[in-house]
Amino acid sequence: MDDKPANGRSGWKQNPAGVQKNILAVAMTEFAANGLSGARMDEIAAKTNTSKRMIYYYFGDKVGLYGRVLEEAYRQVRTGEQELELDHLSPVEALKLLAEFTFDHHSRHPDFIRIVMIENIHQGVYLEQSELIRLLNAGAIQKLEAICRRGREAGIFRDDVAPIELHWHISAMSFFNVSNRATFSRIFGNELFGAEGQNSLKNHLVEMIVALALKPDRRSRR
Amino acid sequence: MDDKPANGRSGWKQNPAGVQKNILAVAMTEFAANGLSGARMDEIAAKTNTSKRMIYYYFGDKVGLYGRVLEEAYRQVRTGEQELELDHLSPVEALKLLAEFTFDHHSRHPDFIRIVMIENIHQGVYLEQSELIRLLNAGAIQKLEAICRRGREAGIFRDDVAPIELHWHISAMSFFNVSNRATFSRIFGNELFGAEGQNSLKNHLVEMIVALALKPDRRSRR
DNA sequence: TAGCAAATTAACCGTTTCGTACAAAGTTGT
DNA sequence: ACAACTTTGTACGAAACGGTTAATTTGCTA
Repeated sequence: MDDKPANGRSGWKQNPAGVQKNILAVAMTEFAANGLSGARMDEIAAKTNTSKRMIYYYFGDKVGLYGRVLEEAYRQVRTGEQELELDHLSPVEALKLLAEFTFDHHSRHPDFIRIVMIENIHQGVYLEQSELIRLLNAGAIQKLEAICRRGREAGIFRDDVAPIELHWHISAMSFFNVSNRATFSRIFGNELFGAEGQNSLKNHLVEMIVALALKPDRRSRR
Repeated sequence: MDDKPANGRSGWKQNPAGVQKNILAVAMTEFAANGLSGARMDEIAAKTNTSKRMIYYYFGDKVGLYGRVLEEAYRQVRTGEQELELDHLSPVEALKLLAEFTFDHHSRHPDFIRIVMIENIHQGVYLEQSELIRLLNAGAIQKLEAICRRGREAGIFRDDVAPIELHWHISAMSFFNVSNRATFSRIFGNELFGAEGQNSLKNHLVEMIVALALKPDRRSRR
């Protein structure tokens, strides 16, 4: 019937980077969908192009794999953020664009949101163990610091609103929009999650953030 | 040494309601801490005053227990919310108080927040199965609807901001403040989570919400 | 007070699940 | 050619884990 050797092992290429990338991609989906405890190593293995043995070969154990997935999730979104160019805009326009971008960016990366939710359930203990994530996040707030500095130098931004607070507010609304969509929509309906609803929320977010940053006498009453 | 009969089965009282309450309380803590998959039935049983068998006797299986915990969590916070009395206040003052209250209320109920996070990880499928939760939540937005109606009738609130949107914004910031505290503080430090930081966030939330609800020409420039 | 359903206890069971052992072989750089 | 690294495949062990069986006590009520 078949004349290939008893084992089907001939004719493969070595590709460590590709194998790891494939495992990480599958694992991220599985962890995002089921959590750390809920994800199944056998299930992850089955969905990769490789075998369970290779997961343990490269990542040690389940927690090791989860840690790498966490790093990879942060790496992906932070990298995407860095491409945003704001220096050529006025402080207000830059702030608007940053808020809008963050809202959309989070919306485009639901798996990242879910991984962060899961990590928060675990009190952030795995995040803390990662040097890489601390480095990645160090730069996450620099754009906002630059905007605030410019806004203050121009005399139009308040002094008593810190960049970290603006970041907190922007993150809260952008994150919640994805993280709590399931329960919110099941309780209150879907109207906020269609195209118009999302646009309205985003516009309000921008409006609120700008109003918060500006000195009262600089706020337009448009 | 001891003269009790060989089995320790004598001398107990029947207390169905108390036993169930005890199980639910323990289970809520465990599910909040470890998630649905992460929580262990043996661990829950060990921390109750009763036995594992009783859990299955009253709640059927793990998912049944989780569903009841979910209901109980919603019941507790929604009941607390209902005690807030707003009708005697002006629309603006009522809105301020509601926002402040929500911020503090969420802060006081971290286990509820965590249960809702977990339920969102599971896409809200268990929430959907609960008639009770739908009933509880139906009233959750009525206070805001009343405030908005009064504000519009007085001519000071905008027409293009719906109650549900205000609710969304208030919830987002109040929820995120608890849900993402672990990762946020590990990345950016603890400064926002001390007494002063929390107060500042809360004040900004109130400020932003009021500004969003009011017509532009009604916003003070204080 | 006998009977019976509800409540409770303790020990047990079968499956799932993580991780490993074992055996073998192809690939790649030096 | 050689050695280290990478990949395949299967089977399996030990512990964890969800759930059950069987027997006993309590308390209501006829």
